[in-house]
Amino acid sequence: MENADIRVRFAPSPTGELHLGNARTAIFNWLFARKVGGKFILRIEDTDQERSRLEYQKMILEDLRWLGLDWDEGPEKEGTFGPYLQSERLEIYRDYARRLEENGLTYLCYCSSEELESRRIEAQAKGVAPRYDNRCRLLTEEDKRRHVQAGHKAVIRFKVEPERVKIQDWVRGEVEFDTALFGDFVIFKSDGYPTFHFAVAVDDGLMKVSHVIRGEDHLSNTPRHVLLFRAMGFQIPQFAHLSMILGSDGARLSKRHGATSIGFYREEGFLPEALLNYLALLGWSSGDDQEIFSREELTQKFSIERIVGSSAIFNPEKFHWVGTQQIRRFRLAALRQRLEARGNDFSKIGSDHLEKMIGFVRERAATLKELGSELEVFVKEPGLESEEAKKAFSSSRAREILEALKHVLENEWKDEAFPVKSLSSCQKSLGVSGAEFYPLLRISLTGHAHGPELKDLCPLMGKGEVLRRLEKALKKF
RNA sequence: GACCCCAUCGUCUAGAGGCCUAGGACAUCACCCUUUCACGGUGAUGACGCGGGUUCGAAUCCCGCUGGGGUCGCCA
Repeated sequence: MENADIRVRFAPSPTGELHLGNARTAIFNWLFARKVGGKFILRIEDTDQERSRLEYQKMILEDLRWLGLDWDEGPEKEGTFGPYLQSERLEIYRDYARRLEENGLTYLCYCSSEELESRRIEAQAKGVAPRYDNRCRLLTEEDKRRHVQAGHKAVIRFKVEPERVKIQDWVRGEVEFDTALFGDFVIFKSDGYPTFHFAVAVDDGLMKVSHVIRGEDHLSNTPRHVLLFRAMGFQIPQFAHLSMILGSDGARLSKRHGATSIGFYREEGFLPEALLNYLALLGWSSGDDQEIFSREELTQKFSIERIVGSSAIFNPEKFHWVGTQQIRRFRLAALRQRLEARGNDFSKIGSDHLEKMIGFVRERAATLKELGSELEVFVKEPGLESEEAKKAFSSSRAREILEALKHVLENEWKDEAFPVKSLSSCQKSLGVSGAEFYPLLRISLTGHAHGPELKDLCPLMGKGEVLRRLEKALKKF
């Protein structure tokens, strides 16, 4: 196969926000396509009329763009295999269903959902495999007439003959299934929409998808798809089933483990590069010891062979660490732009100045949000009401120290050279410890006991502002 | 329950029969650096689920068990 013929797809259903698991699936597909020079297709599986929502579709697209996963074909980027919304492909599915019917591979089933449900429960109770018993295969013409007259709605079922279906999976190796274990399955719902299984097979076939990279929850569905591919004369794609992402307790990741939506992490201020990086590490490794990757490195190093087959637990701490690493890899100007794009207003500060500030505070930040609040010390008047401030100011010599501090800075601070030595000798001549001396300056300036080094902080804040804030602190006495 | 997948430090992983006294990263702890926090540096704790085989030799291959996950919908 020529690499240009490699086509993968990400096929979310717009029934909710994009979450961590889906996002990783999208990332693996995208990385694979970019690595080999294939095509990345985005297809919206909106055949569930009840739950599909346009707003979710928009959100998913937005999240994918934010992650930097650009698609070669899909919504808002039509290609030759479109449309890419399944709800716009109904005629195509009907056409293929008709062909299957003509070949005698399908039949109408009039069993109601309620009937099926109660039979399922019964089977469960008996300890029998809960599968459809294919009873409507045997309907006579008379039976069918009666159902139609009674106004019963029908679904189309695909006939499954017992056999063993083998699939070759890039991460699982050869997996074999016995089709006798599942009954004739529905390919068309009574609302006139195709089921997932059918739409997937038709679309992957028509869209010439070469590799299906998806979650392991679809592994057991794969034999059905293979049966359909075969029945419709499509080439069977290659498969790669990704393990699940689990929560800290080893159960499938869900809301109760905390935030799972991509939107949440975006709002939190994580860089998309950090999420891309961390998610790529969940179920894949480069083989060397590298863990921090740029987008480009990832597209170069990714390989489908190195996908890990065991499930992975999402670890917020490590994700946070990846966040810090990515922030440090960024150019300062780029961070400034990201911050501004997020709505942080630094218009009062010159770009060069601001970038220096970012440089001094980034060591402590994993997200843009954290970066933004670290930066606040430069732009926001410090409230001196915090516990740490009160404690520092309650020292018996606080006022005296502050006066001295102000005096030294006023007289010894010239031009760019921050008077480190003068401060030090001032501290000594007062006979107080550094722990008593320096925090007073820091807290007067920022309101916080911790932060960038004073010799970095003060010059950026500027002599005038530093003195003004010291003065203000002095008024507390 | 049946079927399928998975199984190395708490977590993510390296490991494709001898290179393993099992490597790296996060987290944790200690020390160093630093008159703050952080960063950084050094070090420590910490794993091949269990039982059988195969083999001169097994984390690596096979079988069983156990455990976890998935599927068994007119959801996708």
